[in-house]
Amino acid sequence: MLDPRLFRADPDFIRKQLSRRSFDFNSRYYAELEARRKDIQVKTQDLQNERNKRSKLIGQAKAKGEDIQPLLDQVQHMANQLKEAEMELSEIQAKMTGLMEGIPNILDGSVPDGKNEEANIEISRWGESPAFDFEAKDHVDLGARNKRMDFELGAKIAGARFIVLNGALARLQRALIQLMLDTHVSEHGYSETYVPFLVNADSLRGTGQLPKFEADLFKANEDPALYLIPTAEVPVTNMVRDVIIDAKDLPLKLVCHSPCFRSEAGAYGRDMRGMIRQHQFEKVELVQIVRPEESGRAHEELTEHAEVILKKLKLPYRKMLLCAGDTGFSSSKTYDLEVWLPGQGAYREISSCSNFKDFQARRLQARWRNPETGKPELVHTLNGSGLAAGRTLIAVMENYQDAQGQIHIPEALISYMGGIEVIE
RNA sequence: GGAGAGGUGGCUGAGCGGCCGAAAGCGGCGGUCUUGAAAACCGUUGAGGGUUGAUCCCCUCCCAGGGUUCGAAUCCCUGCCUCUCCGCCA
Repeated sequence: MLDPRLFRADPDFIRKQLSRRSFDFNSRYYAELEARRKDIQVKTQDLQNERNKRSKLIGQAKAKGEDIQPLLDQVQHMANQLKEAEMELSEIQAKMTGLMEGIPNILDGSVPDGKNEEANIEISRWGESPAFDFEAKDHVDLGARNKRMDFELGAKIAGARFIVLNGALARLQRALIQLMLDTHVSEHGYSETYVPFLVNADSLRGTGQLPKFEADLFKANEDPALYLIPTAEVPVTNMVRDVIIDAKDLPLKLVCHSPCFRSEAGAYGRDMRGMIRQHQFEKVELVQIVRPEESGRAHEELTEHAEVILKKLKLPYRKMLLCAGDTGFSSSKTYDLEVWLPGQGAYREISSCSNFKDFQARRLQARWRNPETGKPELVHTLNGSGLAAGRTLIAVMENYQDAQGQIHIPEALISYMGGIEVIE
């Protein structure tokens, strides 16, 4: 959510900023609501004040043993008037909250213009794509051997976009997760955390998935509403919801491995081959809660932490700065890391690292006590995949294949694989 | 799943339906004292919002949502959460 004070101070600035995302902000409608809100709020508070005063008088009169009937008569009719005003106020407040919750974050000044991923900017490129003297297979063909990667079985048990991994491939995915967690904990200073994989609506509203993107989620329960997490970002970031954090506890750096569940509504027919786009996948997520002035630097740092994993695995990748049209709803600035997939002959997203600034924090009421002002102020939140394990598995398979279709285990993983060096 | 107890400020913990945003203690902050620290003493110390140039002032918040009442932390209903006992379990 954006700062309501900014709306009042400079609605035109907001309209202009949001138009970069092709988001049409109706500043006239907003101003209308705001004017009415002000009016009704003042009226309501006046009535409340009046009621409080008179009620106190009744109390005092009663204590002195005076006749309170005349006073009661005066107040009687106020009740309805007040109730009406209160209802009107809460109605308009709900309307405004609804409007505000549907407005995306303002983009960082460094985010380039552009409508879609074609306008994203390549920041850097790392590693050499492997030079095969044979035709590179994709992970589907590579995984078919011994049914280590079984799409039919996944479909039978659950449906399309589900997969079963067997034997060495299942272990390889686990090894990747271990490597990631260990690296972020021991080398990058994150503390590991384990969280619920089902979350309530408040949590999803806090990080921005609700109310606008309910269709992307799997709802697991009605009353109370529970949803499968689309990313560990949701439970982990919500750890600081409604919390005033001690300045000495910042920055908070958390790493969490979790399964992620996405309905992929609106992705019908896209990436149907292989395990690029699944309803369920494993991911290691990095989350940072920082002082506002730190978030720019933290964003660079967090992205580098994700890059370290790719470097350890010697997987070629490039770092992209997303353009205005491709940057997510809650994010102010996002870097995507795209790994090279020889089987597809393309770079594909394997990590997305975002700075949300105070957008999530305002929804979450996640604050810290600024020692300089002594007041609670909003923190900044960031997160990024470090990395998506399923897609990393694919990348390892495709980049480390040989002419026979065997997978060679990257050096960094051999100890996690119990010494196995090749998946035959 | 069954039975009971309870949810109050950073924490502990009081609170006859009216003068309670809330006693007291602890903690925090500021000060006195001290070479410094501790102790002691004095003062101060919740959040959000409205209005204002800024104060003043006003409103809301004692788990959440409804209700009763002129007036609710206090009474009633519903929900959520926590604790204890029994059952069942990983």
